[in-house]
Amino acid sequence: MTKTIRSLERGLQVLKALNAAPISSLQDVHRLTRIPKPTLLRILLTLEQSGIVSRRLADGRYRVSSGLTRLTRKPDRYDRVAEAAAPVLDRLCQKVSWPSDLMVPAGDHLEVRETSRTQSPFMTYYSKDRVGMPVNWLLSAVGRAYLAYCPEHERKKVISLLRKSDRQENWLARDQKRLDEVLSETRERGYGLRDPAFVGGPYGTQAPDGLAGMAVPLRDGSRVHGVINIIWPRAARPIEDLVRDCLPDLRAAAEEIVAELRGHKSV
Amino acid sequence: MTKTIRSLERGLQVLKALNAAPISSLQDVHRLTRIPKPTLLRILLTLEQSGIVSRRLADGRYRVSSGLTRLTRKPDRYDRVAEAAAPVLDRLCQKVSWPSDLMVPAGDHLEVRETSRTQSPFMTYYSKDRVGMPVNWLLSAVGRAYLAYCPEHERKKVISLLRKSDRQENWLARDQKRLDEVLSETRERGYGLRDPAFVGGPYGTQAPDGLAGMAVPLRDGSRVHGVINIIWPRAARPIEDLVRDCLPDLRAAAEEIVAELRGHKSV
DNA sequence: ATCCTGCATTTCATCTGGTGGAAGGCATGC
DNA sequence: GCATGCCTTCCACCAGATGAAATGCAGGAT
Repeated sequence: MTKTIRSLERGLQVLKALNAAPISSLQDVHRLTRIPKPTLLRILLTLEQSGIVSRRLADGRYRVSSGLTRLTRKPDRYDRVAEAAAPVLDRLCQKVSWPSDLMVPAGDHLEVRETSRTQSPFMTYYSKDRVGMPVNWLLSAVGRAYLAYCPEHERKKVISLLRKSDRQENWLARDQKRLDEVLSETRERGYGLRDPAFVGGPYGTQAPDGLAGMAVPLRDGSRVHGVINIIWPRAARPIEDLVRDCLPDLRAAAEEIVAELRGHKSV
Repeated sequence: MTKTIRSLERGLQVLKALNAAPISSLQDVHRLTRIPKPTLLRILLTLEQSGIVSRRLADGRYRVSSGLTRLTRKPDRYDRVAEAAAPVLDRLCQKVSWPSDLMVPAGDHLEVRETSRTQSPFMTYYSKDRVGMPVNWLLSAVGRAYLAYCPEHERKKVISLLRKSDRQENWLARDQKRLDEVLSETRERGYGLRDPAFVGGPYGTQAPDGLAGMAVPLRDGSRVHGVINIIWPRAARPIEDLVRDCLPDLRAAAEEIVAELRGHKSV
């Protein structure tokens, strides 16, 4: 078992303390962290030389400097979803034994942002490099689940984009009546399924993957942050079995992810 | 001499590397940092348990998580100025032996955001707790330097605010003609001086501080980030002496601070 | 099949480098 | 004047960080 590094932990602890009290004397940090002062001096000197904190000339108090800000990346909306989903999908996979993907919109397709395929004992084709894989909007379980629950204007935008596409896989975008039927069915059912004629494979290919899947959206109010699914070899089990056994878990997972995202916001 | 903590330095180094390459395998981080992998594993585990990085389920790669974002504070405009000014004012004080303040607008007054009074060997009244001290807009050297160079609309806003004030120290706000004269003089001169009748002391008091001062703005294009000054006991030296000896240094300091602020932006 | 390569992870003997109690300075308050 | 509170330095101790070497593991080539 790998051990953690205590001195690094303490350094981060000091950083957190300085963030809770943005301008602090050594004494303040000491009160907050209970770390002995000589040690704090060394930690703060280290942080200072790394450009993470600086000292106020006026009174020598410490403050987090813009050095930390420069360490922070633009927070991509979907990155946060992926991060929140990862541990939940991991647990879900442990529980139901079948893997899941997290998919998010990406223009004329959805793309995989996270997956537990590597975790599943039964999924031999666990190609890594799965992240970023494009998936069809209108025929896949995930695309249908997303479109069925996302806000009206977002749905319209996607469909009008697909209507302009000349790929034959997007034919459904031009059959508004049939598409509305499909989406209503999805809403009534409460989860997304593949089109019976859809064989899977990345968007732009027709490589049959032999899988079946069911998908639920990550709904937060009227917003949809993405979709998660459960997939399994089509030959292994009929859809009804999986729905009966796993749908409640899948739904719980979706709710957990959304709750996590909500929590972050409030903090 | 206090030493720094190597393991903490390395932890921060990893954080910087992960920021340069937001999603990295252990190998990637190793290439970037040249730190041995077993050590990296321990560092990354520590960062992970502190919520600073997380691992992608799909392939186990590391990514900076929103935990870091939560460690970052809203960047107050003037805090960045203070931070950039601190080392420059420190050096300036070492060179000219007289201390400086950094002042920024704060409603109906300016306030001290940073000061090198503690550094000066000659300034016995170095009260700490100087940060936050309010200073008069229209009579002080700093206020005049700021108003002389800040954008029109900002000047108008300040003056109209002061016109509503019933403090007698703000009488000049109601004498537009005299005020314009004062500001023109300041511009021609190139630096701000106290009103001859102004005795100093915080805004709202008339406590004579026995000081003299000269002030230059931190000009960045049409913007003014704040003002820095040099102060000395009025009895010690006539203004002309200080202008001759120190004004070039003061101006250079102002330019250095502005350059630093510009640099941060571009990075 | 088998070998090979590249990467992640674990182990463990070595000894560096982090630690914190004690003491020294240096202001300010009484 | 002395007392107090805080920052800083010193230094002897040894926990804890370190990294070379070994192990494990998956994918690609032959």
